[in-house]
Amino acid sequence: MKQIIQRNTVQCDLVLNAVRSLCNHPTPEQVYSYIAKSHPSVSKSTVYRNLDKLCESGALLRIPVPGGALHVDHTLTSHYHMYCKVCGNLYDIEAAGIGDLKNEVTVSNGCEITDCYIVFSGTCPECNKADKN
Amino acid sequence: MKQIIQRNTVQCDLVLNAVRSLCNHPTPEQVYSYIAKSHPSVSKSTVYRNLDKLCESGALLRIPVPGGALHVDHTLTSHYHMYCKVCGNLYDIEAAGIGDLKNEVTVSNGCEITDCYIVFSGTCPECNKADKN
DNA sequence: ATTATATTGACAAATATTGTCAATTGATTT
DNA sequence: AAATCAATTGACAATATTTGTCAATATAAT
Repeated sequence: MKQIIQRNTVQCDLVLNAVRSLCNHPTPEQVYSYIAKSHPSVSKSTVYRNLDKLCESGALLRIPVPGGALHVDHTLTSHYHMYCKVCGNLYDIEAAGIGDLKNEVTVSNGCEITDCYIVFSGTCPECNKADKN
Repeated sequence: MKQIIQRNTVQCDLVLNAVRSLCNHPTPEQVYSYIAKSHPSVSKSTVYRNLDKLCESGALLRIPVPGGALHVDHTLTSHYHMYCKVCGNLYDIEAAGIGDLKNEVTVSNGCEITDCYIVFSGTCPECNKADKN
């Protein structure tokens, strides 16, 4: 694993623990709000910076959503995400039979490929129900 | 294909043609700049609104990048994208053996899944070279 | 030509992210 | 334990990105 984090700081711990506590793939803003409850002096820049570092180090995972804000997840077991087009929330889903797609790349035009992001999208149960009204 | 576009407007045509001309998966800002050259009076809101509509109708595709701005692509043949972590540009790449991953979803928690986004990431040739200096 | 309404332009406003820099703090050395 | 050095922080400004408002306009149907 890459070694990007050079010093252990209380703020970095706070950020990591916040993401783990907020089990719902939080945005930086949600992480900041969560931390602010107990540590109001932690600045938003620090949250962004530590999220970046934790993603680079591999402790967290960036979940790309089409045109939305950054979402992060703490890496547990292998699972996938669904982005609800209506409410914008992210949900964990299970998918079998998805291998390591990096190996499927045939022509990369000289690009060095290190990661592969997969995100499903659709509508969540709540928004399905709301649609029928 | 869904019918979201209710009226054909010159602005909508401009947006679609801009994305097609700018072959590099442009952001809304880049589309706006491109159109402004020939039609300075088209507002940025209009660009965003039409990009949304064109994505909903299926004429364009949203490319999710981890934590970045929206990128769109006009759907041609089936291909994939790589996001360069260094410069932020998007590149087309070819990948064989990737089926329709929607069918691999085993547990969706009641979510209705309609789309699947796949984005690779890594470093592009230019940034690889720059790294070695 | 008239009508109804989707769409636009011009902004403002909101949201999201990054940059600056002196002050602080963590790890290392003495 | 004290001194040192540099990574990190907090406070805030600045930038970037996206959305909202509303009167004016343009499109498609009658």
